[in-house]
Amino acid sequence: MPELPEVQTVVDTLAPHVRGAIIRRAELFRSDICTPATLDLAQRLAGRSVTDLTRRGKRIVFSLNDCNRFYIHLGMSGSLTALSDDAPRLPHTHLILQFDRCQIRFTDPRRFGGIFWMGKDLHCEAGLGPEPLEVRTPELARRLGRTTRAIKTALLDQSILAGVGNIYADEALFAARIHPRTKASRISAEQARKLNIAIKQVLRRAIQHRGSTLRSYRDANGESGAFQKLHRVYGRAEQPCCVCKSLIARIVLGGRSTHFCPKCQAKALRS
DNA sequence: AACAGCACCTGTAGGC
DNA sequence: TGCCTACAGGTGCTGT
Repeated sequence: MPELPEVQTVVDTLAPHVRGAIIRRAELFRSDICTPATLDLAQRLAGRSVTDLTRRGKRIVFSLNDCNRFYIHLGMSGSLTALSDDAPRLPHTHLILQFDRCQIRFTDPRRFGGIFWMGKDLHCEAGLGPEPLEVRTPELARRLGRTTRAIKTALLDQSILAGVGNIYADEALFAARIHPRTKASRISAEQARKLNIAIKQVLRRAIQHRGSTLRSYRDANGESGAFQKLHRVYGRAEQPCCVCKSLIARIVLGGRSTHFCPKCQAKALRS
């Protein structure tokens, strides 16, 4: 569920609770949520302090004072929430970190997310492309140019660009007026420039609005996002386009539901 | 090698 | 009420 803006919002709201704080106790309720599953995570965390909390792509990276690091991926349904010790424990709570002033709980009903131990050597970079908010157009164009897949599918590939998901891919392609089925390798230099601007604008605005809450997403303080109110195509199938009043279309691309305006994002012939 | 398709898992919403 | 189906913000494996 969470894409870059939601993950960034979780990091921003979680950081004040954990940066510099000591993990007094850790409880892992199912070992298969952790990679490697054989790791004694609770023992490794107890007594350590969190020196930094950062985001890379959709990964939430915890740095510890013993130089070990791990990251949490929220998958589709994961959440990281700061709660008081006596808050009732929700079903599907997989990890609790006990700090002096609160508990941090990782909850994930669908279990597509997980906890990944990196130790001192592994990097959270593995398999990830550049950050969408930082990538420059020539590099984006080069990366997209290497695949013949549909541009929408390519934008969801985290090794091409790390952090964009289904909502923001659709929103960025609308903003750049590019048909989602366009082959990535056929994106022109001008389209790549527009797309890069569109991705950055959409992500920045979404972060300003603290992400999109469609159903379960909440930040670390339990607050919803508001950007879903500003979606122009995602989830708006059969509703009028805000620009031209044509009806927004919904198709399935790469197994993911895809929304676009057939008129504003008219497909170039033979692309 | 690259790509499409599906599997992973649970919850929810809507139709009957 | 209850049963069934479709769908959900992600990723990784499989077979072609």
